Formats: sequence, structure tokens, C-alpha cells
Amino acid sequence: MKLPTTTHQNLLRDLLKPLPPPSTTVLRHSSTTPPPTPPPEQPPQTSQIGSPITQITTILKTTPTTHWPSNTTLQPLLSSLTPHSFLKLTRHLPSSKTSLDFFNYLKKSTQPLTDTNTDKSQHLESLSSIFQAVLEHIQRENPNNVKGLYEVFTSYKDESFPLSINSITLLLRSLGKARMFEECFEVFDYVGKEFRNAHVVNSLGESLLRVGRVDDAFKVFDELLEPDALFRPNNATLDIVLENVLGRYWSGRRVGDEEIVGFVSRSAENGAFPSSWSASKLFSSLCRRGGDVGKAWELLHELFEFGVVIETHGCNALLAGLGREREYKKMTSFMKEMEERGIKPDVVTFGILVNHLCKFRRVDEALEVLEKMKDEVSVEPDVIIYNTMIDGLCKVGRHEEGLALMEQMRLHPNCAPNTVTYNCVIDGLCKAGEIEKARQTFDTMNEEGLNPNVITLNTLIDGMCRTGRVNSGMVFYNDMLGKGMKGNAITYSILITAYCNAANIDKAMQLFDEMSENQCSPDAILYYSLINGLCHAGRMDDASLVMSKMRQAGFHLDIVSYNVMIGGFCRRNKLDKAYEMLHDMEEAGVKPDRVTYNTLISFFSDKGDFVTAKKVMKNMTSDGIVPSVVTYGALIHAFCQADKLNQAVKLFWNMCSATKVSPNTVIYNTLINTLCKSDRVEDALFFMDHMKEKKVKPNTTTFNALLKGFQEKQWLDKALHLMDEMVEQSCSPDYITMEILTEWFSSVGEIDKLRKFIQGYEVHDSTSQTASKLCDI
DNA sequence: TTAGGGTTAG
Repeated sequence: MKLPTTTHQNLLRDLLKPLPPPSTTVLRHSSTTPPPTPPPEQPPQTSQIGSPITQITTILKTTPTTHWPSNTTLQPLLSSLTPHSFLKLTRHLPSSKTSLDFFNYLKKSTQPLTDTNTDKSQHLESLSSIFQAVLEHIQRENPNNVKGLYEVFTSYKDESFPLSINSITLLLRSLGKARMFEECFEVFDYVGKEFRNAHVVNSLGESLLRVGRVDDAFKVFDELLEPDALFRPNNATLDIVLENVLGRYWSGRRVGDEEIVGFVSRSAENGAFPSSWSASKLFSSLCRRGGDVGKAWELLHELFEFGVVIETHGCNALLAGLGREREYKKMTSFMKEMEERGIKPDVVTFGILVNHLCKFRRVDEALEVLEKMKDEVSVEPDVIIYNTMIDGLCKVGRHEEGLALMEQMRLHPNCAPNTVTYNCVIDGLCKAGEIEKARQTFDTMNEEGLNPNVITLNTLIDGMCRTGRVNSGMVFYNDMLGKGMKGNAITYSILITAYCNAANIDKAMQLFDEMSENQCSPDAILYYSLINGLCHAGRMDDASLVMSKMRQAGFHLDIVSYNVMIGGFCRRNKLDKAYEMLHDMEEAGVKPDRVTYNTLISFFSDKGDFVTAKKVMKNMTSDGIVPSVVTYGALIHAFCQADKLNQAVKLFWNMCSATKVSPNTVIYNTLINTLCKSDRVEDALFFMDHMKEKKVKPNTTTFNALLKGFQEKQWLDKALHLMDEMVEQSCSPDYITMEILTEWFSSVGEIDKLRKFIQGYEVHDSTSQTASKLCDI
């Protein structure tokens, strides 16, 4: 074998084309496909007895190798054969050894009859064919004998004949499968660019991808995409790349979406397109959570332009991605486009549409889609789409309609409600506070023979906990454990959070410790919740312990949990510990955010250390975080607490004029409350007016502060006006309002007015229009 | 297609 020379180049390249389709097509497929198998040997038929191939085969089989040169009938018969006939003939020989003998014999003892280039090339091509058959024999005799193949290659590579494409791919696939990549590259380099067509490149590239050598594979594939490339990728190239890179069990370097899209796009420009199956897989992958849907959209349209068929499945993936990104307009236009291109929407297409409409509370539109698919497109809704719709209805508080739809399901064939249907309905009832009904529905479900799953449990337990029945939730869970069901991290998360909220930290910790006994391991959310509960309860030692357990389990604190911990330490006056957390954050590469700064500013200013508070505020600004209404609120509150009312008011005006920060209810409340307590009720009223001017809504706290101030001043008339204002704004009195007014109004004999106020009537003028109107009714 | 969490000023 000799490296192709320029004089031979064109001839050699011609060799690539005329190879017979059977072997070429078989070899082109994946390496799991067995190598071409010669037809089973048959006894020579009468009509074939005289054919040269049969005659030669008989001679070769019956004559010892050493006698071949002296056989006078052999030589003329051989000179009449085409290269392809040589391939067929050699495949019929009994073994690799005989085939190799034949190859050597032919190489030495036969010469082209004439010395023309055509004859020379014919001769070389014949040798190529025979050599290919030799390799095929070796592989068939022992598919694991990769070394044998490689040895034959190395001992013959310096002979002056080219390797056929099939020989190259056979070598590359076998060596690749045996992970002999050094040898693979030796063959690849040896054959030279002139022989590295798509089949050859695909063979090596696929082997590399299979073992996760992505970068090497892409380097190899890129050869086909170079501007001056001799060969272009084929459709199989794309399928190989996509199937291997998007694989579920992929263990190599994660290939970025951009890289994949770039490859597909460049291949399409070179006339190679993915099969509709791998295109579907590609779009599913690009549109998955966190994927780049915009890129997927562009690529899909690019492929559409090239006339590539993308089936419903792939379009559905894009549609789901658009839904996730709230691109409703694009969703609608894309569905139209699908229709124009003759891509039929299926039940999944409509499912995606219904799901995303529901997720954004556009439930009525979702109901319309459901009707439309039944009536106009005649796609029968399935259980999933009904479940989606029922969940959507329940999530917006329309659980009655959800229940009705569940009944409707029973009327459809193959659409009976399943566990998920019940889970959605139970959740709807729980969220509506109808725990008893939810419990009954759970029983109905069991009576119908449907098995509840862990989601059913969690939904019910959560419903109980949120309505203050934590112990019922716990009892229910233990009941279910007794019946052989199992909880998971979410079950514990629900119960632990509920116990923390109920200030039963010990029970929460006990559950946390018990989890592992029930084969449950906490996840990040559970850790975050527990840390939060412990910090709020001031149990910082426990919080620190849980934090270190969390780290041991391989989870990291995020910025919110750091803030929770820092806030907890500050409340406990443990500044050193708070600093430790800040140091930790820095090491973990988590940057402080506005909440971190506000927590610290609040801490220092509450302690009266306004100098340090201002320093922190300065750092905040230089860190690129703009002080917010909470920052100013913390400082104003602290000034008020420290009897520095004038500084508080000054900062308020400074905030209003020098920054873009608008005051909120809390800040007004702080000022109004402090002014009233300092006997400056008039000034407090001024801020109340300012508040209205700025369209900031007062709340019960605002009214309570003023009412208390009016009580001190015995301004009964003003108080009645203010109470009317509360009624007008539907601002409900709370226990503090009642305390102030009961004491005051009973002492001045106006308890009737208070009664009217509680009933929601205006009180300033007992003959006022509203009151009389309401009394008439 | 169904279930869980958290931060700062009062």
C-alpha cells in the first residue's frame, strides 16, 4: 500500500464511487451492525459452472497455494475479472488465510496486461477489493480479533495499493470499539484527506463520541465543514452527533446548546440534515428547562427553509419551551405555522397549550381550547389533558368546576379519573380550606380502588398544616406509615415547616432526626426551611448545627439562607458570628445583596451606632447596590427609637428629594407613630395628608397610631372622622384599635358609635347618608 | 398532568 500520490489521486478517488451498494450501505450504519456477510456458500449451480468466478473459486479451493502460479487456466480467467468480481470471489474463499494467500499471489504473479493508467488502476482497485475481503474474513472468524486486523493493516500499509472506503471504516469501527484510539488515528492519518469522506469521518467520530471524547470528535467532524473540504457531512453525520451528544446516559463533557446549534446549522448549509427523529430529540433538548428556546426557534425555522421535515413531536418540544417563556404570541403563531406546513397537532400539542394557559391563570381560554379540540379538530382529550384542566381550575379556586369535569371524565372511554386527577381535586379542596371534603375525597378514591401516592399524602398533610391542624397532619402521616406507605423529603419539609411556624421547634428537630429512620434524606429546600425556622426562633446553635449537616450532605447555602443566618445572629447580638457568616459567604463566592446590607444597617442603627450604619451604607453604594426604601426605613426607625425625631424627619425629606426612593406605608407609620407619642399629633396629621398626596395607602397600624394620639388629646370629633375613613377604605380594625376605642368611647358614653363602627357603618354624623341608607335596607 | 422553603424597616 502506498500513500495516494497526485498522479493517482483522481483514479484513487474514483475507487470510492463504484463500490457496490450492498457492502457500502451496510457499513455506513452504526458499528453495532454486523459487517457485510457474504451470501452462504451454495453448491455451484449448473448455469454458474462455466462462470469465471465459480471456476476460479473451485481452482483456489482445490489446489494448494504453492501450485497456484503453475496453474495455466487461472491467469487468463483472472484477467477477465472486474474489481467487484474480485471482492465477491474472495468473500467466497474459505478463510482469511486463503484470502490473504490469494491477495499475495495476485499482487506478485499477475500484472496488468497493458501498461495503461486504466489497467494499472483496475489492478490496484482489485487488490483493494481483495484486501477488504481479507479484513472481512478476519473479523467474521473472530469479531474480537481487533489486533489481527491492525496487524494486517500495519504489515500491508506500505504496499502500493489504496485501502477501500469499506476497509477504512471497518478498521476504524473495530479499533474504536476496542478503544484503540491511537491506532484509529494512525489509520485516519494514514489514509489522507482524499479518503476521509463522510463515512470514514463518521466511523471515527462515532467511536470517539461513544467514549465521551467530545472535543476530539468535533475536531474530526469539523474537517467536513471546512471551507475547502473535499467531502461534506451526510445525514448520518448529524444523526450520529445528535444521538450521542443528546443521549440520556451521556457521560462525556456536556456539549453546550450553542455548539450543537452551530454544528447542525453549518451542516444544513452543507446539505446534511438530521432525521426527523433526531431533530425531535434535538428540539426537546434545546427547549428543556433552562435551554435556549430562542436559538431553537431560529434553528427550526432555518431547517424549515431547507425543507427539512420536523414532525409534531419536535414542534411540541418547541411549543412547550415557548410556553415556559410565556411567549404566548409566538405559541399562537407557531401553531398557525404548523397548520400551514401540514404538521398535525396531536393531543400533546393541545396539552401543552392547555397547561400553559392554566399556569398563567387563563383558565377560560384553556377551557375553550378543550372544547375546540373536541369539536373542530376531533382530537380526543386524554386523561392528562383533563387532569391539567382540573388542576388549572382548582388552582384558581374553581374546584366546583374541577369536580364537575372529573365527573365528565367518567363518561369518556379510557378517561376515568386516576390518582393524579384525585390529587388535583384534593389539592383544590385543601387550598379552599375544605379539609373535611378533601379527606372525604381521599376516602372515595380508596373506595374506587385507586391507590393514593406520596403526592396525595403530602397534599392532604399540607392542607391540614396550613389550616392550623399540624397534629392532625402528623396523625394522618403516622396512620399512612402504618398502612405501608412512605413519605419523602417533601412530607418532612411540610411537617417541619408547620411545626416551626407553630413555634414547636423541638418537634421540628425531632422529625428532622427521625427522617433517616424512614429512609428519607433531607434536600436543600428542607434544610433552608429548617434553618429559617431555627433562626426565627433564635435557636442559633441548632441552626449552625443543621447548617454544617447540610454542608456535609453536599448542599450549599444560598444568599437567602446566608441572610437568614446573619439576621438571626444580629437579633441575638452575636456580631462576631454574623461576621463569620460574611466571611463564609466571601469564600463561597456568594455576594452580599441588598437584604444583607439592610440587615447590617438595621443592626447597627438599632444599637444607636449610626456612624457604622452609614459606613455600611457607603459600602453598599460602592458595591453597586442602591439603598432602598427598606434601608431608609431601618434608619428612620432607629432615629425614632433613639429619640432623634428631627433627624428621622430630616432623613425622610432627604430621601424624598435627593433619591428616587418613594416612601411607603411602613415609613409613614414609623413617623406618624413617633410624632403622636411625642405629643406632636398635628405634625402626624401633616404626614397623613402627605401620605394621601403621594397615594400611599394607610393601614390599620396608621389609623391605630393616630387614634391613640387623638385619644391623648381627647379629639373625639377627629377620631370619628378617621373611623369613617377606615370604613370607606375597608380597613378593618384589629385588637389594638378595639383596645383604644373601647376604653375611650365607654368613658365618654359613645359606645353606640363604636358598635356601629364595628358593624361597618360610618359614625361621624349619626344621621349621615350612608348610615341611614344602610339602616333602611 | 399532581405535593414542600426562605431574607431586611414595623
